[in-house]
Amino acid sequence: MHERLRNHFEEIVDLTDQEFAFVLTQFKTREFEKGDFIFQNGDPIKYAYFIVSGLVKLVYHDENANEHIVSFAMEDWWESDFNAFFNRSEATYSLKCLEATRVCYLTLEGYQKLSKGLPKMGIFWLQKSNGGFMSSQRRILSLLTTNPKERYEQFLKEYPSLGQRISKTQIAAYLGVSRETLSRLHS
Amino acid sequence: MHERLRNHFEEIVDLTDQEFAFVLTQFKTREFEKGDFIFQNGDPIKYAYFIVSGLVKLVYHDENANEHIVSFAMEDWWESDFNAFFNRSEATYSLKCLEATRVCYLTLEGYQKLSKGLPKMGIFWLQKSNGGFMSSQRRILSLLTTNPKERYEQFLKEYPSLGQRISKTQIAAYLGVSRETLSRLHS
DNA sequence: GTGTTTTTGTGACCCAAATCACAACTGATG
DNA sequence: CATCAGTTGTGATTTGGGTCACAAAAACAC
Repeated sequence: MHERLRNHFEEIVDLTDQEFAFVLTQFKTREFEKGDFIFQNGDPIKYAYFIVSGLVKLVYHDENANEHIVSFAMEDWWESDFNAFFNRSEATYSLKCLEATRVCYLTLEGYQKLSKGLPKMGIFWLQKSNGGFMSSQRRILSLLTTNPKERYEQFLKEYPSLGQRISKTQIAAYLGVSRETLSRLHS
Repeated sequence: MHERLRNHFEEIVDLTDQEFAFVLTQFKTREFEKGDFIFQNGDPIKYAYFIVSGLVKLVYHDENANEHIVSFAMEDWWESDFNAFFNRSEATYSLKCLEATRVCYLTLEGYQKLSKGLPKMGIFWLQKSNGGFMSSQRRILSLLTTNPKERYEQFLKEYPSLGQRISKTQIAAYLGVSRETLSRLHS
Protein backbone atom coordinates (compact mmCIF):
# COMPACT_ATOMS: atom_id res chain seq x y z
CA MET A 1 0.00 0.00 0.00
CA HIS A 2 2.53 2.55 1.15
CA GLU A 3 5.11 0.96 -1.09
CA ARG A 4 3.15 2.11 -4.09
CA LEU A 5 3.09 5.65 -2.78
CA ARG A 6 6.81 5.62 -2.18
CA ASN A 7 7.58 4.31 -5.65
CA HIS A 8 5.38 7.01 -7.06
CA PHE A 9 7.30 9.76 -5.28
CA GLU A 10 10.59 8.22 -6.25
CA GLU A 11 9.77 8.46 -9.92
CA ILE A 12 10.44 12.16 -9.47
CA VAL A 13 12.50 12.65 -6.30
CA ASP A 14 14.66 10.36 -4.17
CA LEU A 15 13.61 9.85 -0.57
CA THR A 16 15.51 8.35 2.35
CA ASP A 17 13.67 6.00 4.67
CA GLN A 18 13.54 8.78 7.20
CA GLU A 19 12.15 11.27 4.74
CA PHE A 20 9.51 8.84 3.59
CA ALA A 21 8.56 8.16 7.17
CA PHE A 22 8.01 11.88 7.61
CA VAL A 23 5.94 12.00 4.44
CA LEU A 24 3.79 9.14 5.69
CA THR A 25 2.88 11.00 8.87
CA GLN A 26 0.66 13.22 6.73
CA PHE A 27 -1.27 10.43 5.05
CA LYS A 28 -4.20 8.27 5.97
CA THR A 29 -5.62 5.40 3.99
CA ARG A 30 -9.11 4.30 3.20
CA GLU A 31 -11.04 1.85 1.04
CA PHE A 32 -14.17 2.36 -1.02
CA GLU A 33 -16.56 0.01 -2.74
CA LYS A 34 -17.54 0.21 -6.35
CA GLY A 35 -20.25 2.84 -6.66
CA ASP A 36 -19.23 4.76 -3.54
CA PHE A 37 -18.80 8.49 -3.67
CA ILE A 38 -15.50 9.66 -2.23
CA PHE A 39 -17.06 13.11 -2.16
CA GLN A 40 -20.04 14.78 -3.76
CA ASN A 41 -20.91 18.14 -5.22
CA GLY A 42 -21.36 20.51 -2.26
CA ASP A 43 -19.13 18.68 0.22
CA PRO A 44 -16.31 20.68 1.82
CA ILE A 45 -13.12 19.30 0.33
CA LYS A 46 -10.45 18.61 2.89
CA TYR A 47 -8.37 16.01 1.12
CA ALA A 48 -6.40 15.20 -1.98
CA TYR A 49 -6.35 11.51 -2.86
CA PHE A 50 -3.68 9.24 -4.23
CA ILE A 51 -5.22 6.20 -5.88
CA VAL A 52 -3.39 3.06 -4.78
CA SER A 53 -5.68 0.70 -6.65
CA GLY A 54 -9.00 0.92 -8.41
CA LEU A 55 -10.59 3.45 -10.69
CA VAL A 56 -12.63 6.59 -10.12
CA LYS A 57 -14.32 9.28 -12.18
CA LEU A 58 -14.51 12.99 -11.45
CA VAL A 59 -17.86 14.19 -12.72
CA TYR A 60 -19.87 17.35 -13.08
CA HIS A 61 -23.66 17.34 -13.15
CA ASP A 62 -25.14 20.17 -15.16
CA GLU A 63 -28.54 21.78 -14.50
CA ASN A 64 -30.28 19.08 -16.57
CA ALA A 65 -28.62 16.39 -14.46
CA ASN A 66 -26.49 15.28 -17.38
CA GLU A 67 -23.24 13.82 -16.22
CA HIS A 68 -19.98 15.05 -17.73
CA ILE A 69 -16.70 13.40 -16.91
CA VAL A 70 -13.91 15.81 -16.08
CA SER A 71 -11.39 13.02 -15.67
CA PHE A 72 -10.77 9.42 -14.83
CA ALA A 73 -8.14 8.46 -12.28
CA MET A 74 -6.61 5.09 -11.62
CA GLU A 75 -3.55 3.59 -9.91
CA ASP A 76 -0.84 6.16 -9.24
CA TRP A 77 -2.99 9.15 -10.08
CA TRP A 78 -3.88 12.02 -7.80
CA GLU A 79 -7.41 13.24 -7.70
CA SER A 80 -9.59 15.73 -5.89
CA ASP A 81 -11.67 18.76 -6.64
CA PHE A 82 -8.43 20.70 -6.57
CA ASN A 83 -10.09 24.05 -6.83
CA ALA A 84 -12.06 23.33 -3.69
CA PHE A 85 -9.10 21.64 -2.04
CA PHE A 86 -6.74 24.59 -2.42
CA ASN A 87 -9.38 27.16 -1.53
CA ARG A 88 -10.81 25.16 1.38
CA SER A 89 -14.24 25.35 -0.19
CA GLU A 90 -17.02 23.07 -1.44
CA ALA A 91 -16.85 20.69 -4.35
CA THR A 92 -18.43 21.54 -7.67
CA TYR A 93 -17.60 18.03 -8.85
CA SER A 94 -18.24 14.58 -7.45
CA LEU A 95 -15.77 11.73 -7.22
CA LYS A 96 -17.27 8.28 -7.71
CA CYS A 97 -15.67 4.85 -7.73
CA LEU A 98 -16.03 2.79 -10.89
CA GLU A 99 -14.23 -0.07 -9.14
CA ALA A 100 -13.37 -0.90 -5.56
CA THR A 101 -10.68 1.65 -4.75
CA ARG A 102 -7.98 2.14 -2.12
CA VAL A 103 -6.59 5.60 -1.52
CA CYS A 104 -3.97 7.41 0.51
CA TYR A 105 -5.11 10.92 1.29
CA LEU A 106 -3.83 14.07 2.95
CA THR A 107 -5.07 17.50 3.97
CA LEU A 108 -4.00 20.87 2.61
CA GLU A 109 -2.06 21.41 5.84
CA GLY A 110 -0.29 18.13 5.23
CA TYR A 111 0.44 19.14 1.69
CA GLN A 112 1.94 22.43 2.81
CA LYS A 113 3.80 20.89 5.69
CA LEU A 114 5.48 18.47 3.33
CA SER A 115 6.52 21.26 1.00
CA LYS A 116 8.03 23.24 3.86
CA GLY A 117 9.68 20.39 5.67
CA LEU A 118 11.03 18.77 2.54
CA PRO A 119 11.87 21.01 -0.42
CA LYS A 120 11.91 17.92 -2.63
CA MET A 121 8.23 17.57 -2.04
CA GLY A 122 7.67 21.10 -3.26
CA ILE A 123 9.38 20.06 -6.48
CA PHE A 124 7.24 16.95 -6.62
CA TRP A 125 3.98 18.87 -6.29
CA LEU A 126 5.10 21.40 -8.85
CA GLN A 127 5.86 18.67 -11.37
CA LYS A 128 2.51 17.05 -10.79
CA SER A 129 0.72 20.33 -11.17
CA ASN A 130 2.57 21.19 -14.36
CA GLY A 131 1.81 17.75 -15.68
CA GLY A 132 -1.88 18.16 -14.98
CA PHE A 133 -1.91 21.56 -16.62
CA MET A 134 -0.21 20.31 -19.75
CA SER A 135 -2.45 17.31 -20.12
CA SER A 136 -5.50 19.54 -19.71
CA GLN A 137 -4.20 21.73 -22.52
CA ARG A 138 -3.86 18.67 -24.70
CA ARG A 139 -7.42 17.70 -23.97
CA ILE A 140 -8.69 21.20 -24.78
CA LEU A 141 -6.91 21.00 -28.09
CA SER A 142 -8.38 17.60 -28.73
CA LEU A 143 -11.87 18.94 -28.07
CA LEU A 144 -11.23 21.91 -30.36
CA THR A 145 -9.67 20.08 -33.26
CA THR A 146 -11.08 16.61 -33.58
CA ASN A 147 -14.33 14.82 -34.38
CA PRO A 148 -15.68 12.02 -32.19
CA LYS A 149 -13.90 9.28 -34.08
CA GLU A 150 -10.44 10.84 -33.87
CA ARG A 151 -11.09 11.77 -30.28
CA TYR A 152 -11.94 8.20 -29.39
CA GLU A 153 -8.83 6.93 -31.13
CA GLN A 154 -6.66 9.45 -29.28
CA PHE A 155 -8.23 8.36 -26.05
CA LEU A 156 -7.49 4.69 -26.67
CA LYS A 157 -3.96 5.56 -27.65
CA GLU A 158 -3.33 7.72 -24.61
CA TYR A 159 -4.97 5.34 -22.14
CA PRO A 160 -4.90 1.87 -23.69
CA SER A 161 -5.81 0.09 -20.49
CA LEU A 162 -8.91 2.20 -19.91
CA GLY A 163 -10.51 1.13 -23.18
CA GLN A 164 -11.37 -2.21 -21.61
CA ARG A 165 -11.95 -1.16 -18.03
CA ILE A 166 -14.53 1.52 -18.66
CA SER A 167 -17.95 1.19 -20.28
CA LYS A 168 -18.60 2.97 -23.54
CA THR A 169 -21.25 5.03 -21.84
CA GLN A 170 -18.63 6.45 -19.50
CA ILE A 171 -16.12 7.04 -22.24
CA ALA A 172 -18.76 8.90 -24.25
CA ALA A 173 -19.40 11.20 -21.29
CA TYR A 174 -15.69 11.86 -21.10
CA LEU A 175 -15.30 12.57 -24.81
CA GLY A 176 -18.32 14.84 -24.95
CA VAL A 177 -20.21 12.64 -27.40
CA SER A 178 -23.49 10.78 -27.14
CA ARG A 179 -23.43 7.09 -26.30
CA GLU A 180 -25.05 6.27 -29.65
CA THR A 181 -22.52 8.15 -31.73
CA LEU A 182 -19.65 6.41 -29.97
CA SER A 183 -21.31 3.06 -30.59
CA ARG A 184 -21.63 3.79 -34.31
CA LEU A 185 -17.95 4.61 -34.78
CA HIS A 186 -16.95 1.04 -35.56
CA SER A 187 -18.84 1.10 -38.84
CA MET B 1 8.34 47.66 -16.61
CA HIS B 2 9.94 45.77 -13.72
CA GLU B 3 7.51 47.40 -11.37
CA ARG B 4 4.71 45.49 -12.99
CA LEU B 5 6.58 42.23 -12.54
CA ARG B 6 7.22 42.97 -8.89
CA ASN B 7 3.59 43.83 -8.21
CA HIS B 8 2.62 40.60 -9.88
CA PHE B 9 4.85 38.53 -7.60
CA GLU B 10 3.70 40.42 -4.56
CA GLU B 11 0.11 39.47 -5.18
CA ILE B 12 1.17 36.08 -3.93
CA VAL B 13 4.41 36.45 -1.95
CA ASP B 14 6.17 39.37 -0.30
CA LEU B 15 9.61 40.27 -1.56
CA THR B 16 12.29 42.51 -0.03
CA ASP B 17 14.16 44.86 -2.37
CA GLN B 18 17.09 42.54 -2.16
CA GLU B 19 15.08 39.49 -3.00
CA PHE B 20 13.48 41.20 -5.95
CA ALA B 21 16.91 42.30 -7.16
CA PHE B 22 17.92 38.64 -7.11
CA VAL B 23 14.79 37.67 -9.00
CA LEU B 24 15.51 40.27 -11.66
CA THR B 25 18.94 38.83 -12.38
CA GLN B 26 17.16 35.95 -14.12
CA PHE B 27 15.01 38.09 -16.41
CA LYS B 28 15.53 39.85 -19.68
CA THR B 29 13.06 42.08 -21.45
CA ARG B 30 12.04 42.44 -25.05
CA GLU B 31 9.47 44.17 -27.24
CA PHE B 32 7.49 42.81 -30.14
CA GLU B 33 5.35 44.43 -32.81
CA LYS B 34 1.80 43.50 -33.61
CA GLY B 35 1.89 40.44 -35.84
CA ASP B 36 5.31 39.23 -34.67
CA PHE B 37 5.80 35.65 -33.63
CA ILE B 38 7.48 35.29 -30.25
CA PHE B 39 8.07 31.69 -31.25
CA GLN B 40 6.72 29.30 -33.82
CA ASN B 41 5.83 25.65 -34.09
CA GLY B 42 9.11 23.74 -34.26
CA ASP B 43 11.31 26.27 -32.47
CA PRO B 44 13.25 25.07 -29.44
CA ILE B 45 11.62 26.71 -26.45
CA LYS B 46 14.08 28.25 -24.04
CA TYR B 47 11.94 30.83 -22.33
CA ALA B 48 8.78 31.47 -20.39
CA TYR B 49 7.31 34.91 -20.90
CA PHE B 50 5.64 37.35 -18.56
CA ILE B 51 3.47 39.80 -20.51
CA VAL B 52 4.08 43.34 -19.25
CA SER B 53 1.81 44.96 -21.82
CA GLY B 54 0.06 43.91 -24.98
CA LEU B 55 -1.80 40.81 -26.04
CA VAL B 56 -0.76 37.50 -27.56
CA LYS B 57 -2.38 34.28 -28.69
CA LEU B 58 -1.07 30.75 -28.32
CA VAL B 59 -2.18 28.82 -31.38
CA TYR B 60 -2.07 25.35 -32.83
CA HIS B 61 -2.20 24.72 -36.56
CA ASP B 62 -3.75 21.39 -37.47
CA GLU B 63 -2.93 19.35 -40.58
CA ASN B 64 -5.45 21.37 -42.64
CA ALA B 65 -3.75 24.58 -41.55
CA ASN B 66 -6.76 25.57 -39.49
CA GLU B 67 -5.79 27.72 -36.59
CA HIS B 68 -7.02 26.85 -33.10
CA ILE B 69 -6.42 29.12 -30.17
CA VAL B 70 -5.16 27.37 -27.06
CA SER B 71 -5.17 30.58 -25.04
CA PHE B 72 -4.91 34.31 -25.04
CA ALA B 73 -2.49 36.09 -22.73
CA MET B 74 -2.38 39.75 -21.79
CA GLU B 75 -0.89 41.97 -19.11
CA ASP B 76 0.23 40.04 -16.03
CA TRP B 77 -0.14 36.64 -17.65
CA TRP B 78 2.55 34.05 -18.15
CA GLU B 79 2.80 32.28 -21.44
CA SER B 80 4.95 29.78 -23.26
CA ASP B 81 4.67 26.38 -24.80
CA PHE B 82 5.12 25.04 -21.30
CA ASN B 83 5.38 21.46 -22.37
CA ALA B 84 8.34 22.32 -24.57
CA PHE B 85 9.73 24.74 -22.00
CA PHE B 86 9.87 22.20 -19.18
CA ASN B 87 11.13 19.41 -21.40
CA ARG B 88 13.65 21.57 -23.28
CA SER B 89 12.07 20.55 -26.54
CA GLU B 90 10.41 22.10 -29.60
CA ALA B 91 7.16 23.99 -29.70
CA THR B 92 4.00 22.37 -30.96
CA TYR B 93 2.27 25.73 -30.65
CA SER B 94 3.09 29.21 -31.93
CA LEU B 95 2.88 32.43 -29.96
CA LYS B 96 1.80 35.47 -31.96
CA CYS B 97 1.26 39.08 -30.94
CA LEU B 98 -2.21 40.50 -31.50
CA GLU B 99 -0.92 43.86 -30.26
CA ALA B 100 2.51 45.39 -29.71
CA THR B 101 3.75 43.49 -26.67
CA ARG B 102 6.46 43.89 -24.05
CA VAL B 103 7.65 40.85 -22.14
CA CYS B 104 10.00 39.84 -19.37
CA TYR B 105 11.31 36.35 -19.95
CA LEU B 106 13.49 33.77 -18.26
CA THR B 107 15.04 30.39 -18.95
CA LEU B 108 14.26 27.08 -17.29
CA GLU B 109 17.58 27.39 -15.43
CA GLY B 110 16.47 30.80 -14.20
CA TYR B 111 13.14 29.35 -13.18
CA GLN B 112 14.82 26.58 -11.20
CA LYS B 113 17.46 28.86 -9.74
CA LEU B 114 14.75 31.12 -8.38
CA SER B 115 12.92 28.20 -6.79
CA LYS B 116 16.07 26.99 -5.10
CA GLY B 117 17.42 30.35 -4.03
CA LEU B 118 14.11 31.65 -2.79
CA PRO B 119 11.57 29.15 -1.49
CA LYS B 120 8.90 31.82 -1.85
CA MET B 121 9.36 31.62 -5.56
CA GLY B 122 8.71 27.91 -5.48
CA ILE B 123 5.41 28.69 -3.83
CA PHE B 124 4.71 31.32 -6.44
CA TRP B 125 5.30 28.97 -9.35
CA LEU B 126 3.20 26.29 -7.72
CA GLN B 127 0.29 28.67 -7.29
CA LYS B 128 0.53 29.78 -10.90
CA SER B 129 0.68 26.22 -12.10
CA ASN B 130 -2.29 25.18 -10.00
CA GLY B 131 -4.19 28.19 -11.25
CA GLY B 132 -3.49 27.27 -14.85
CA PHE B 133 -4.56 23.70 -14.26
CA MET B 134 -7.82 24.70 -12.64
CA SER B 135 -8.73 27.19 -15.33
CA SER B 136 -7.99 24.57 -17.98
CA GLN B 137 -10.37 22.21 -16.22
CA ARG B 138 -13.03 24.90 -16.29
CA ARG B 139 -12.52 25.36 -20.00
CA ILE B 140 -12.76 21.62 -20.64
CA LEU B 141 -16.03 21.58 -18.78
CA SER B 142 -17.27 24.55 -20.73
CA LEU B 143 -16.45 22.76 -23.99
CA LEU B 144 -18.21 19.62 -22.77
CA THR B 145 -21.35 21.20 -21.39
CA THR B 146 -22.29 24.32 -23.32
CA ASN B 147 -23.42 25.39 -26.77
CA PRO B 148 -21.74 28.23 -28.66
CA LYS B 149 -24.00 30.92 -27.27
CA GLU B 150 -23.47 30.00 -23.64
CA ARG B 151 -19.77 29.55 -24.28
CA TYR B 152 -19.50 33.02 -25.75
CA GLU B 153 -21.36 34.50 -22.79
CA GLN B 154 -19.10 32.70 -20.34
CA PHE B 155 -16.10 34.00 -22.21
CA LEU B 156 -17.30 37.61 -22.04
CA LYS B 157 -18.06 37.19 -18.37
CA GLU B 158 -14.70 35.67 -17.54
CA TYR B 159 -12.68 38.12 -19.65
CA PRO B 160 -14.78 41.27 -20.07
CA SER B 161 -11.92 43.34 -21.41
CA LEU B 162 -11.08 40.86 -24.16
CA GLY B 163 -14.51 41.13 -25.74
CA GLN B 164 -13.52 44.49 -27.22
CA ARG B 165 -9.82 43.91 -27.78
CA ILE B 166 -10.06 40.76 -29.86
CA SER B 167 -11.76 40.25 -33.20
CA LYS B 168 -14.71 37.90 -33.40
CA THR B 169 -12.76 35.71 -35.77
CA GLN B 170 -10.16 35.15 -33.07
CA ILE B 171 -12.73 34.56 -30.38
CA ALA B 172 -14.45 32.00 -32.58
CA ALA B 173 -11.16 30.13 -32.99
CA TYR B 174 -10.80 30.12 -29.21
CA LEU B 175 -14.34 28.93 -28.56
CA GLY B 176 -14.16 26.19 -31.15
CA VAL B 177 -17.00 27.61 -33.25
CA SER B 178 -17.12 28.89 -36.80
CA ARG B 179 -16.85 32.63 -37.37
CA GLU B 180 -20.31 32.68 -38.94
CA THR B 181 -22.02 30.94 -36.07
CA LEU B 182 -20.53 33.38 -33.60
CA SER B 183 -21.69 36.28 -35.73
CA ARG B 184 -25.24 34.96 -35.78
CA LEU B 185 -25.54 34.67 -32.01
CA HIS B 186 -26.84 38.21 -31.54
CA SER B 187 -30.08 37.42 -33.31
C1' DG C 1 -30.77 -20.40 -12.50
C1' DT C 2 -34.20 -16.83 -13.04
C1' DG C 3 -35.24 -12.19 -12.95
C1' DT C 4 -33.51 -7.40 -13.02
C1' DT C 5 -30.53 -3.80 -14.26
C1' DT C 6 -27.01 -2.00 -17.18
C1' DT C 7 -24.76 -1.92 -21.50
C1' DT C 8 -24.49 -1.97 -26.43
C1' DG C 9 -26.03 -1.79 -31.18
C1' DT C 10 -28.98 0.12 -34.74
C1' DG C 11 -32.80 2.41 -37.16
C1' DA C 12 -35.53 6.83 -38.04
C1' DC C 13 -35.79 11.53 -37.61
C1' DC C 14 -34.30 16.25 -36.71
C1' DC C 15 -31.65 20.23 -35.84
C1' DA C 16 -27.57 23.07 -34.66
C1' DA C 17 -23.69 24.40 -36.64
C1' DA C 18 -20.33 23.87 -40.58
C1' DT C 19 -19.52 25.27 -45.10
C1' DC C 20 -19.79 28.07 -49.17
C1' DA C 21 -20.56 32.48 -51.11
C1' DC C 22 -20.98 37.26 -51.42
C1' DA C 23 -21.45 42.10 -49.99
C1' DA C 24 -20.78 45.92 -46.80
C1' DC C 25 -17.76 47.97 -43.33
C1' DT C 26 -13.45 49.17 -41.01
C1' DG C 27 -8.95 50.46 -40.93
C1' DA C 28 -4.35 50.19 -41.92
C1' DT C 29 -0.52 51.82 -45.29
C1' DG C 30 1.92 53.92 -48.61
C1' DC D 1 -7.23 59.63 -50.13
C1' DA D 2 -7.10 55.50 -52.69
C1' DT D 3 -5.97 50.81 -52.19
C1' DC D 4 -5.86 46.54 -50.17
C1' DA D 5 -6.35 43.34 -46.29
C1' DG D 6 -8.94 41.98 -42.56
C1' DT D 7 -13.53 41.93 -40.26
C1' DT D 8 -18.43 41.32 -39.87
C1' DG D 9 -23.06 40.19 -41.29
C1' DT D 10 -26.29 37.28 -43.63
C1' DG D 11 -28.36 33.98 -47.02
C1' DA D 12 -28.56 29.10 -48.95
C1' DT D 13 -27.29 24.45 -48.46
C1' DT D 14 -25.42 20.37 -46.27
C1' DT D 15 -24.21 17.30 -42.67
C1' DG D 16 -22.51 15.35 -38.34
C1' DG D 17 -24.14 14.10 -34.41
C1' DG D 18 -28.08 14.48 -30.99
C1' DT D 19 -32.39 12.50 -29.56
C1' DC D 20 -35.92 9.01 -29.29
C1' DA D 21 -37.11 4.25 -29.47
C1' DC D 22 -36.54 -0.53 -29.24
C1' DA D 23 -34.17 -5.06 -28.93
C1' DA D 24 -30.30 -8.09 -28.05
C1' DA D 25 -26.65 -9.15 -24.95
C1' DA D 26 -23.99 -8.90 -20.71
C1' DA D 27 -23.44 -8.28 -15.96
C1' DC D 28 -25.28 -8.66 -11.45
C1' DA D 29 -28.20 -9.98 -7.56
C1' DC D 30 -30.51 -13.18 -4.66
